[in-house]
Amino acid sequence: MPRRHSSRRIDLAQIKTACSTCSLHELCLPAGLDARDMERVDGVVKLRRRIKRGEYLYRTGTKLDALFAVRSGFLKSCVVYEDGREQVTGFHMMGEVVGLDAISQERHTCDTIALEDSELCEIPYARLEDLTRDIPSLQRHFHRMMSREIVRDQGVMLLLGSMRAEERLATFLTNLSQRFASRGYSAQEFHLRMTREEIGSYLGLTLETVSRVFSRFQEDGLIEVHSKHIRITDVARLRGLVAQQAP
Amino acid sequence: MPRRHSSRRIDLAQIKTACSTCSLHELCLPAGLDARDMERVDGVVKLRRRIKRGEYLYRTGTKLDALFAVRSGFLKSCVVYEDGREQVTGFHMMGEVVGLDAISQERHTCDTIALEDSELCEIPYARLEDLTRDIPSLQRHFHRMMSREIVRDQGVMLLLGSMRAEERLATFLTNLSQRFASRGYSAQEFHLRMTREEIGSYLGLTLETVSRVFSRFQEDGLIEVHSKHIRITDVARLRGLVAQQAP
DNA sequence: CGCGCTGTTGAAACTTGTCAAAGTTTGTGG
DNA sequence: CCACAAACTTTGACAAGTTTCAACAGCGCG
Repeated sequence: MPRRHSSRRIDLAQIKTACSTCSLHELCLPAGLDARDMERVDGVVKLRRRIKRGEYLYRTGTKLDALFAVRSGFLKSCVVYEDGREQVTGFHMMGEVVGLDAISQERHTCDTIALEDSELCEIPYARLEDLTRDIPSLQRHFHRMMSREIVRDQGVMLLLGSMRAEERLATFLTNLSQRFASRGYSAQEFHLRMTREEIGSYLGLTLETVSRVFSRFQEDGLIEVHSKHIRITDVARLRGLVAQQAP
Repeated sequence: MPRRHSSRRIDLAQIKTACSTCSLHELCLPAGLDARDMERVDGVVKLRRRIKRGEYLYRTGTKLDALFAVRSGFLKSCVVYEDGREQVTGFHMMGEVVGLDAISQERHTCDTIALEDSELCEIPYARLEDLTRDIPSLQRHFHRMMSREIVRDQGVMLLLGSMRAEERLATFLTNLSQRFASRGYSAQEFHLRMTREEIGSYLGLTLETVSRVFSRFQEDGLIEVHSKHIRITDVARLRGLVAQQAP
């Protein structure tokens, strides 16, 4: 925390990537902010925070200071039981905002941990709340962001509540693929940042089941697996395994 | 919809239960609104909407017009697959607000259906958004409400992802019990408004499993079951079955 | 008063979890 | 840069929990 102040001038220099010039801003911020509003947003979003793989961005129970937008890297959020069991509630990649759960109690309700070295923009929450009052399009955007998280969670409930292992994995891979694609990366080929155990936890399966289903998908020619590197070789058939929500 | 206008004077008479005098307002609205702000909220919250058991409050895909606060009754929300499978994503009782999922796309992403005759306050969303800009405490409250929904969903993920049938049912009953208690009803004894199938759908189990676990709980002296009437006879032991989240 | 929806219970089948062992990758310190 | 340890992954065999299928009972509603 003192670090941010101690080298402010240097950080400011690095920060040619203010929101106004950030390549992620259409993921992060509302479309059509005018220059003046954009400048105000820039003023609120703090200098970047870098965390190394394995480090915590925040822990359950700690006070909410800021939301974070992922600039680069990959993170997971998870809730932990008394008995040590752990449930991964989400994976986060660039352009996504984390910390929304903490607004309700002003304390974080999950741990968020970097799965690879990551960079984040820190958005002090109190200042954001003020700003949304002044910039209606930002307000709308923020509300949609929270609502989108609720919808995403509904999707996960659906997955956990009524899909079987193959359907869950197919849904997971398809979702990852789409998220990579919408960020300009390959939809067919990507690197998993999380372990089989973390995938399993997210999908309500054991790591062995995850591993077995990957193997089965590979035998069936749907994907090629080289440990964490995944290539989807039959997108259509993989999509076919995903249960569709009624329109 | 025309009904609301056709009998406005009569409705207004019934509506001595404006927010300012509503017994639920501390569940629904921020504490410490002054009289003036409360009046503005009253002006936005529309006349009550009544729906009968089995009727839809809204359907997937329909446009978001309003959020709804449950005044009385009991509802469920669910998402439906193409193939007819259905996943219940939540049950709603008095003081709770539904429709938050629809903000992200301005369309509802689930069906919400009354499980018994219910009364709801309709809160036109556009006007709410305007009002939150003017009343900071309302804004904070609204944000917390959305965040609380995200936290609740995390809890359901936990349940679906890593609990077994008995744990799920115990969690479900405990949660219902608390919600009834905080509304002034008995925590030990209540009436389930939903079928075993709906409970099962919510908990990611079949209706048979739900029925069997109820029976087992009864044999073990934890609860007494008379079809939909439940009496918790050993709260402590039931709580003991619920996996605790680490602090 | 009976028909249909809801709930209960049993037996068999199936999916997934558990335990175990071996193989592979990754990271680190010499 | 290699070697070794630790972490992660794969695979098999078996066990357990849950679902599926089926039959029947109970309740409520028309």
